[in-house]
Amino acid sequence: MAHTRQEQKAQTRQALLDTALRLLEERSLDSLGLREITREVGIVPTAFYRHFPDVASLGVALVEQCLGGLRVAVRTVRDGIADSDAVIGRSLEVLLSQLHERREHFRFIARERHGGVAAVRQAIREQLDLSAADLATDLLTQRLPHEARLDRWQPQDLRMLAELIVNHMVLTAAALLEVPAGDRAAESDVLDLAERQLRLIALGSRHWPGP
Amino acid sequence: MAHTRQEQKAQTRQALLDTALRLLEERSLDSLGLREITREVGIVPTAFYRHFPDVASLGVALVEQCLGGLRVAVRTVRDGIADSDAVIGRSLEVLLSQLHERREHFRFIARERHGGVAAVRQAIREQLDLSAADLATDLLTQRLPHEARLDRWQPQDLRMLAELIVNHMVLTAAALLEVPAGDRAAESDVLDLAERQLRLIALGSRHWPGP
DNA sequence: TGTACATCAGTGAACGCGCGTTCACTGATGTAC
DNA sequence: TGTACATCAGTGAACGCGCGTTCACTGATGTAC
Repeated sequence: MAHTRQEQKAQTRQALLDTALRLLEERSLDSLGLREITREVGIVPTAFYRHFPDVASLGVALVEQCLGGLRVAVRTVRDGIADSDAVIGRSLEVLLSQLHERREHFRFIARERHGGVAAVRQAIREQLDLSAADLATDLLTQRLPHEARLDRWQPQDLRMLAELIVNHMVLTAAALLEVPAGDRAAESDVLDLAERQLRLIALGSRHWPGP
Repeated sequence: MAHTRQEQKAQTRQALLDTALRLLEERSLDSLGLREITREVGIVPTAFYRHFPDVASLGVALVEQCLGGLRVAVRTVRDGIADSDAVIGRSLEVLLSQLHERREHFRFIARERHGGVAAVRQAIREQLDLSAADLATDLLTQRLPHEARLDRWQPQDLRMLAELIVNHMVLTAAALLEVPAGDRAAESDVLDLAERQLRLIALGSRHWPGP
């Protein structure tokens, strides 16, 4: 139980964020009303302004919470990895488990990445850029795939690869979210496709920059 | 001038579609109101129902018009192509020229692909699947990249490659749409990144299925 | 060709409803002494 | 420790407005004979 004023406030703020995220399951941010959110949280509409100036700002805060958390989670991929084929399988495992744990987060990011609110699009772009930078660092230290001498790559090529992989991950997550609940066959079709695409990318990296 | 009843009706319907697309420049479909559209078109709100049962259905019609047209346009890529590096450059040229010609179409597709309207998401998925099938056929007949023996590939691998390329194109288009108008430097950064990613994919294809 | 009737795209009034934002307020928590 | 005052998260009434949908309608276009 929070008792201090600032703890109470933080709690209400978090309730607004969580509730908004839940309401966004089958809607997009720019159709979400301030009154809907406060109604669900159980406060009066005008109290919203104690926390955010408008719904778009709440959206920006949501981005930071979703992708900040995700970046932390994704770092678990780099624990205990052997060779490049193993890392692909392990990455998809982590993606899948994170997806089940944070469905609403992935959906929000995929939906609003190109959505109707410019400030939110920009926040997502920034956070994904940070994720790609993280991944680029990881790729260097992990030497994935191990045949490729990523440490000899041009920095912008490394970045290019990291962005390709991040984009692939976001699209794979979005595709998995469209799979009807419980349809294991459809789910493994998507995973199988994603795996082959990652293998092709890894194969390209191994021969980069080519002839 | 259209004079028959069905010509008049088709004209109004097209005005509804065009106007909706224009209004969607900085909004998403599920925040777009029926009354906004009809107001802009210059007809009374209730006349909308003569053409569509609701805004979501208009969205589905919009998908078919955007991506149907795009598939036709994209076929121009396969005209007069030499080797695999040339095809990459040529593809990006076509993408860029199409983007300038049909900005609103690309924006709509990128925005609503993962947007809040399930029927529209499904329509986009179907149309992009058809585009990927088209591309797979083209890849076979063009033998791109020419060193790869794509005709010996498993059909599902060919499809996998085609989907990877289609996704890459959609993301590149979306990234170009975020470039501030007239910023040639930022635009060529995006194009340069996209080109290197396509080259990496082509390189992976050349060595598929790998060791 | 002319007439009588059918069709149906677009009209206009009306409905109940939820929206975002303003404003003055309350009362529990926090602070100064 | 006790008292007087400040802060500020949440309240509640009020506002003007645009929404989607219903319904009966109009009148130009189309069709049958």
